[in-house]
Amino acid sequence: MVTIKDIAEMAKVSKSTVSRVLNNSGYVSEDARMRVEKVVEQTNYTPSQHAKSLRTKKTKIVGVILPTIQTETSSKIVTGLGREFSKLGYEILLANTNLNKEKEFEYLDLLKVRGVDGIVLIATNTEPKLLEKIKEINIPLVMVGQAAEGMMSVTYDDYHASRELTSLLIDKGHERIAFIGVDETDQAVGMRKKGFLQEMAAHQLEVSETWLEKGIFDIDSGYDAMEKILSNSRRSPNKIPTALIAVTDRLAMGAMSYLKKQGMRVPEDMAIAGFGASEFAQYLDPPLTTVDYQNEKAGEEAAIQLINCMHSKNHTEKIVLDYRLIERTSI
Amino acid sequence: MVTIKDIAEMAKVSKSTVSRVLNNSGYVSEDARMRVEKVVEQTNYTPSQHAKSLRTKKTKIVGVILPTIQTETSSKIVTGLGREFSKLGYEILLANTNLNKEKEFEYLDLLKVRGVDGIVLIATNTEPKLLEKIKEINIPLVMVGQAAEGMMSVTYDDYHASRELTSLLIDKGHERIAFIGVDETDQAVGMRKKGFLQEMAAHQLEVSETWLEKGIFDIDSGYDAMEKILSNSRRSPNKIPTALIAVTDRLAMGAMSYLKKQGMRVPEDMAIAGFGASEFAQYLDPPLTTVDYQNEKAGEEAAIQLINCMHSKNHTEKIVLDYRLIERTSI
DNA sequence: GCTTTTTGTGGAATCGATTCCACAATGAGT
DNA sequence: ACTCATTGTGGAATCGATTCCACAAAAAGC
Repeated sequence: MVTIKDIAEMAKVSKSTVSRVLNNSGYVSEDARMRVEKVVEQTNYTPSQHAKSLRTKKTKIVGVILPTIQTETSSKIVTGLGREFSKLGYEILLANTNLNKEKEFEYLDLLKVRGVDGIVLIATNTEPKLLEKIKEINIPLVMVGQAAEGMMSVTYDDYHASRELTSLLIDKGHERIAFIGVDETDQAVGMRKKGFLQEMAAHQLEVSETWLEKGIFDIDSGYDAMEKILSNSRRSPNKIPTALIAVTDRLAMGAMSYLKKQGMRVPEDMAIAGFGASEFAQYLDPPLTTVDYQNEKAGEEAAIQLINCMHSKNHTEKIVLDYRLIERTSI
Repeated sequence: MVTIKDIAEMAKVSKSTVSRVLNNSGYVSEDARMRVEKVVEQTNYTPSQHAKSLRTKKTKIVGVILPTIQTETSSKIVTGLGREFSKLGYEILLANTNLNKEKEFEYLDLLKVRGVDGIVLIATNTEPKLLEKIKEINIPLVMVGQAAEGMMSVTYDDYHASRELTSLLIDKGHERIAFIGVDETDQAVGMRKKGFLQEMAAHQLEVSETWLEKGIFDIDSGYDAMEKILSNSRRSPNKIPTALIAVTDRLAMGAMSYLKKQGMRVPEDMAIAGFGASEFAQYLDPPLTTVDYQNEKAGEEAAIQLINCMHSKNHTEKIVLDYRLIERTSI
């Protein structure tokens, strides 16, 4: 391994001068600069990041904590993050919690020890304990997908997207709309439910308890939820919904799968819409109506925001991204 | 920041002793050990990774180079890697090339500078230049998905999987089978084509040139490829294939989408099979026959192999994973 | 021509750990 | 009682960079 000392000797200058050349700081004569650059070129020398980090307390590494990488949302966000970060020489240290909330805490500590310059948290909740921990480790951090008091964040306009989607279904003549949500600790997704309920209320439409079910984040749970909704509603006639909103495309896909198995037609017997604009949504039969959230953009914005914060430039506190309704023939 | 020196002073011992306690090395009296442990506990001290790495040349970080994280294959492999690595305290530094081959080289250099202990390369090719570069940086490296001379690797048994799948279609009475492949620099996927051709030959079945098309890795290109195959084959009657094998589920999905648009029925007019066992494959209409490659397992195996190599234990050179045919109603 | 300021350079300290080595205090063996 | 191995400890060097400081030479100001 060639070190700065070797370069210094070969270029017949001191280590200090080499360092100055490398970092473009202080005074260096043209002559010395050229000699150093030449030697650096020849030897293919690159300074050790460890030594550098030890001195400067900077690593050029950002940690990314996420619940799972096996969703389009996560992987798109990470792609967006990567694109922006790599422009400025930052690398990503991946911290996958596999949906284990405990691990979020562990990773926050670990990333601190690793000395990352910043952290991106693709969050699934905003529990006070978590927020406390974040304050405690005191590293620039931006949350994606959830917002919280005093935190930088990039979020989606779930509420209005949901209202608009609901409104669209109502315009199409639907009055009985079912809804498949998820666990309520996810505030962002909670907003989708709120938007749905308020838009229904705004049209003086009642929402039966039997139309509301919950899933987790996989396709099967959408299937199960749809089954429950139908069997619950069948008991009281005239209460069978004619449309369904699922908070993710996967849930919608599961629901659609169940309906088909039961011989029901989409959208004639049941209109379906989801959220997230999965790649496969347009290839379903029929193509799924959904809401596009531009996840890659979210990643890019988060990266930019974090970089600004790390360089202590002015930075926006909270960014709310726009959405785009994609109407397809499933409704 | 609390350092080893602080701990030493507070526990009234030398830095050396603290280090010995922390690393369980050398002789330490029970008395001293307890004092140190107590202070460590109280202060919540964790040693600086930078300083440690500078001295020991170990980072407990492995780099993962991948072409894109937005495929199920990649993200599952990464999940598997993460699971095994985190057991031993290794973290993952993500290097996403976004399908840019140039970047593979850049990242190999960069990971060397970062001083990673090992590298996992989710490869798309095995060009000599790349292999040279890998040798040059001289860091333990395991390839996933492609094998090459002198490299550790974890691959799938593409050849036999493809033969078996082809055989299955032939058993069902198909004699004219079309095939959608990809760019031939991908050796692994190339094996799928080879398996297909050899199995056809083994049954004395001819394969018309018009049945062979190529796509890239997205759904649309499957759609386009199917379109070409049909329009090419129509010119010569009795040459229209009755079945299709696509080298990925996405391509199969695109092909299916085109067929439906043309009013053709699956599997009556055209049987379809893919590779990869995408999560969505079973929710297609009809559910897609495919080959499951256990990508998470591949990630785990790669991690174990790399860890063994880094600890210079004995390690297998090449691991070939088993596959599983999943027969569904698309054939 | 003599003081200031600007350039340019190298020496030495520093970051926070690990590790070699010297040395002291035990205990064991004969 | 005298060697010799075992245990336990701290001092100092080291890893490879950055950065402060002192100092010299050149340029500028009066």
